[in-house]
Amino acid sequence: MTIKELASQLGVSTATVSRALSQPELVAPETRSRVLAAAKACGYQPDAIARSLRTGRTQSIGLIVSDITNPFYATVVRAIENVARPRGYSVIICNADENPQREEEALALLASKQVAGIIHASTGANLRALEALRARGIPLVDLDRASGLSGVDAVLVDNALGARLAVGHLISLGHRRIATIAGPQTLTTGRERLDGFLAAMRSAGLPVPPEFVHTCDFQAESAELAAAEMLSLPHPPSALFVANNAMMAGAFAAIRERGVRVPEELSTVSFDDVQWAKYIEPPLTVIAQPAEIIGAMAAELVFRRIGGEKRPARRVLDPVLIVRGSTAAPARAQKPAPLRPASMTNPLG
Amino acid sequence: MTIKELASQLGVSTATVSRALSQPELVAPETRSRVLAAAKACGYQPDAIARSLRTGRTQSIGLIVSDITNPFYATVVRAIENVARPRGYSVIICNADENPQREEEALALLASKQVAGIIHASTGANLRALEALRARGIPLVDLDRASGLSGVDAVLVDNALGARLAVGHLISLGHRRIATIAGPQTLTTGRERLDGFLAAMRSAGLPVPPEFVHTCDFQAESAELAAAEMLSLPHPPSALFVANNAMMAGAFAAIRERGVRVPEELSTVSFDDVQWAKYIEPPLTVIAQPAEIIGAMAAELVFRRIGGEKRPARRVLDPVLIVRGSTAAPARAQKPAPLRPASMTNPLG
DNA sequence: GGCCCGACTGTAATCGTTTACATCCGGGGG
DNA sequence: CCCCCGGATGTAAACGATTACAGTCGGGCC
Repeated sequence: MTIKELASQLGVSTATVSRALSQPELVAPETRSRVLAAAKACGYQPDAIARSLRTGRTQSIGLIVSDITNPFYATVVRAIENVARPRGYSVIICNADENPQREEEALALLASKQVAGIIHASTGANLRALEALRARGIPLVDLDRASGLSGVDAVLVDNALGARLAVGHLISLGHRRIATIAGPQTLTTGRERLDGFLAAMRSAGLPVPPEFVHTCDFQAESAELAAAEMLSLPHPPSALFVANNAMMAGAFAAIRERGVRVPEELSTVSFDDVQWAKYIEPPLTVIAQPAEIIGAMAAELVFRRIGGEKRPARRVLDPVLIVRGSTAAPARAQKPAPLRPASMTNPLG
Repeated sequence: MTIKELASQLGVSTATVSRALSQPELVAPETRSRVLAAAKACGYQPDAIARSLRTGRTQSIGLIVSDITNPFYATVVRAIENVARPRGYSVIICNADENPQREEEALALLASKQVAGIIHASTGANLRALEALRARGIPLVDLDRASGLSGVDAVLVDNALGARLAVGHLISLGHRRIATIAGPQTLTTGRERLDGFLAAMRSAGLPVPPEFVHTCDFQAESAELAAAEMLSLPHPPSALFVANNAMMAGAFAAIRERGVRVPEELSTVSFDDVQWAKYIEPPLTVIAQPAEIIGAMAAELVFRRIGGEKRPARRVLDPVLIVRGSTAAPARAQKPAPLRPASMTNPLG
C-alpha cells in the first residue's frame, strides 16, 4: 500500500495524505480523520527508504564495535538501542574484530547506507576514512576509545584513573611485586591502562621489571599464556592487574591450572565488572566501567549532533573499584621485585 | 558526489556511469576504465537508499533478539553478522526484552525499513504481525524459538534432548531427587526444556514433587529466589537442572550464599556453555548449544530465501552435554523425593 | 548501394515520498 | 462590489539510482 493508492482510494491527492500523516495541522480536521482512518484500516506504513531519499535523512545510526561478544560492548549496544528506538531510529551493527580493514569496510557500508550518525570503538587506524565521513557531515562519536580525530564527540573512560585505583588498592594491601597483563598498545584503552599502571607504580616508588609486563591482545588465549609465564617466574608477582575481562578469564584459567590460590598467593584486579565476576570463586575485585551510561551517553551525543548541535562534546567517565574476594594482603612481607636498590622503594611514593 | 555529477564531469550520461559500475560488460572498455578511474578518484559511493528505492531491494536484514546481553544471543548475532557482511548486507538489530509490544514495534520498524529478511527469536505473541510480514513477501527465520507460524524457516535446538542429556547424566550419577528451574512457559525454549525434564524424570520412574519445579523468567534474580527456596526445603534436591545461563548465575549466587557445596551437596547442570562456565569453581557441567552454528545457519537460510528459494527449511540442532566439575554422585544413597510409593521409583525407567 | 545487426550510448521513466508553489474558495474589510 | 487574505488542497518537481527503450554508428553481406 503506497501513499498514491491510499490517495486515489480516498479521492484526494498524495500531498494531502502525506500532510495528514506528518503535518496534521495543515489539513482540515475532517479530511485528516478520514485519511488517518483509511491509513489505519489498510495498515499503511510509509516507506522509510523513499522518505529518506526525499528528505536526505535516514532514521538509522551505525555502530561499530570490536566484538559484540564482549559483555562490555554488549551492554553498550543494548543501552544505545534503548535510546535510539524511542526516537524511531534503528541501529545497524558491525563487528570490526580489531581489524582495521574490517573497520574500513564497515565505515564504507554505513556511509553508503546514509546513516544519520556513527558511534564507534575505533582501532585508531582509519583516520582518513573517518575524515571523509566527517567531511560529508556525518556525526561521529568515539566510543570507549579515542579515534585520534580532533573535534569529534567522544565518550571515554578515565583508564589511567582505573589503573591507579587498581594499583592503589593493591599497594594499600601491602603488595609490592605487582605485574600486569596489558592490552594492545595500538588502542587508547590498552595504552592508557598500561601507562596508568606504570605511572602509579612509579609514583609509589615500586619497580616494574620487564618480565612483569605482558602486552597481549585483549583476548583470553594470549593472556593465559602470559599469566602462565609470570606464575612460573622464580620470583612471581604477588598481585596482577589485568586490563580487561576476556584476558582475566584467560589468566584465571592459567591460575587454576597451576593451582595458585587466590587471593592467598596471588591477588588480582581486572577491568570490567562482568556478570560472572561476582559468581566465581573467589569473586573478582574489579575496576567497573559504567557500560550502560557510556552507551546511553554516546547515543545522546550522536542525537545532539543530528539535531544540529555544532560544538563537539567530550565526556570522560570515572571507573570505580569494586573490592571482592580476589584481593588480600600478600602472604608474607615482600621485597619488591629485584630491579632497583631497596632505598628507592617507598610505598607511599 | 552523485552519479549525475560524475557523468557530467566525464561528459557521458548517467546510464553509462551506472552501467560501467554495475554491468561493466555493457560499456566499451575505454569508457569503462575512464568511468572507474574517475569514480575512484573522487571516492564515489553509490547511495544505497536511492538504489533500494529503485530496485525494491535493500541490502539489510533485521534481527530481533530478546537480549543481546545474553552471551548466547551475542554469539548468534556475531555469527549472523559474519555471514551477512561478506554479502554486502548490513544487520539491523533490535532488542525485544521478551516484551511482545517491543517486539511488535521492532517488526514494524524493520518492515518500514524494507529489510530483505528478518531473523527473530520470537516471544510467540505477534502472530498477526508476522503473518502480515510474510504476506508482504519478507522472508522470516525463526531463531532458537518457534514463532508458531507454519511454513517459515527455522533454526532450532532440540531442547528436549538437552533436558534428557542433563537428567540422564544426573541419574547415571545416582541422583534421584532432581529439581529444576525452568524458563517462561510462553517461550518454546522454556516449555520444551521443562517438558523434556519432566518426561525424562517420568520415564526414569522418578517423582517430581511440585516444590522441585520453579518456573522463572530466564533472568538471574528470580532464579536466585527459586534456588534459595529449594535449598531451604526440609528435604532439598541433590541435583538441579537450570534452563539457561542467566538463571544459573542467579542460582549460583543463592548456592554460594547458603554455603552449599557443589558438587558434594548439590550437582548442577544448566543450559548454555558460556565463557565463564569453565572458570568458576567448580567449573559448570552444561548443556552446550551450538550458538555460532545457529547464527550462521539462520543467516544462510534467510539468504536462501532472499535468493528466491520457495520451500521453507527447518533445522534442528543437537545440544551436547559437557561434563565438568559441578556434577558428582550424591553424598549418600538417596531416597527419591517423597511423593510416590517406593515401589514405583525404578531408576532405569 | 541498401539493409541489417550488433555494439555502444543516451533519453527518460520509474521507485514512494515530501514539499515548494499554484490554485481555489469563501469571507471580511475597504 | 472588489480585493485580498488565508485556509485547504492539488500539481508537479525533486531525491539518486536503475533500466526499458530508442537512438547512433560502423561494418559486413547480398
